[in-house]
Amino acid sequence: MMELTRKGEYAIRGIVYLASRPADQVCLLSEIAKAVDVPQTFLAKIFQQFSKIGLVRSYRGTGGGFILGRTSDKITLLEVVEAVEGPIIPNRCVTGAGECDRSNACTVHPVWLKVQDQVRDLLNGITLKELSGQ
Amino acid sequence: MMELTRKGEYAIRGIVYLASRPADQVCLLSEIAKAVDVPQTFLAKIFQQFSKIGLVRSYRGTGGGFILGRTSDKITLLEVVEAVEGPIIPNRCVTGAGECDRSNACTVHPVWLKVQDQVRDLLNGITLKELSGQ
DNA sequence: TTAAAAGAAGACTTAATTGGTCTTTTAGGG
DNA sequence: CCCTAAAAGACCAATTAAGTCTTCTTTTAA
Repeated sequence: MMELTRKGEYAIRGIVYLASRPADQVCLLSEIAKAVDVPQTFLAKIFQQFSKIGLVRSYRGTGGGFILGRTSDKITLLEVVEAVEGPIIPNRCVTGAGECDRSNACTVHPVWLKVQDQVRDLLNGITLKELSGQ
Repeated sequence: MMELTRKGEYAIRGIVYLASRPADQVCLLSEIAKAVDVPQTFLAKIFQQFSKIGLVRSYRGTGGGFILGRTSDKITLLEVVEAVEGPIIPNRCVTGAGECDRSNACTVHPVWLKVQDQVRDLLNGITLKELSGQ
C-alpha cells in the first residue's frame, strides 16, 4: 500500500538529477534519462507535466533542454510527487463532495484526513536542494 | 497517490461492521456484505485473509459465520489495512535488501522511511473499538 | 533551411483490480 | 445417515491501470 508508481519514482530521480546540475545551463532529456536510468520516452512525458506547471522550464530546438523552473530550494518533494501522481488522497473519503456516500457512518474519515495532512506536511518540508545534496 | 483500493475500503467497512455487532454471536458473511454494501464474493476473500492471520475467527456449516479474533480494542486499523493491502511501503527503497540498487545516491530513501513510520504509527493508534463507536 | 530538440497523440503490452462461478470441506439437525 | 447451511478454495473473466514504444509535429539555433 501507498507505493509510488514507477512514474513517481522516475519523476523524482529525474528532477533530483536536474537539480544537481549547474542551475544556469540547460540539460538534455537524453542526458537525464541516461544518468538516472529511465526510459527516455517515459521521462519525456513526465517532464512535459513538470513543464506545464512550471516545475521545470523547457527550451526546444538545437541547444534546447530543461532547467528548473525555480531554484532548487523552492521546489518541494510534495510538488514533484503530486505533479505526476496526483494529489495525495489515502481514501475517497477525504476528497469531500459526495465521494463518501456513507459519510454519516464513516468514522474512518478523520483518520485518513490526518494521514493526508501528515504526509503532505512531511513531503512539503523537503526540497530538491536537500535531495540533490547541494 | 496513496489511495486505498476497493479491497482495502471493503475490508475496513466489513470488519468495522463486525466489531459493531455483539461480540459473542457469530455473524453471517451475507449479513455483513449486505449491511456494508459490498459484493459478497469479494468480501469472502477478504475475510478469508482476515481469518488466516487471526483477525477474525470463522465457523463453517450451519450456524456458522464470523466473530472477531480478538476484542475490538485489540485490533488496530493498521492490522486491517496491512492484512489486505500488504505492508505500508511508500517506495521500493524502504524495503531494504537490494531493492534500491541506487542506494548510494538515494537521498530520498530516509524521507520515505519517515513517511512509513508516521503513517504506521497513526494507523496503529486507531482500534476497531473506536471506529465502531463502542 | 536543416538538424536538434521538446511536444503531443496514440498504439501496444503487461499487470493488477474487481469481481464471478463452481466445487470442496465442515458442521448441525432431522 | 442424509440434507442443508455456511465458509474455504480453486479457477476464470472483465475491466482498468501502468508502463513502454512509435510516430509525427513544432520550435529554434546555427
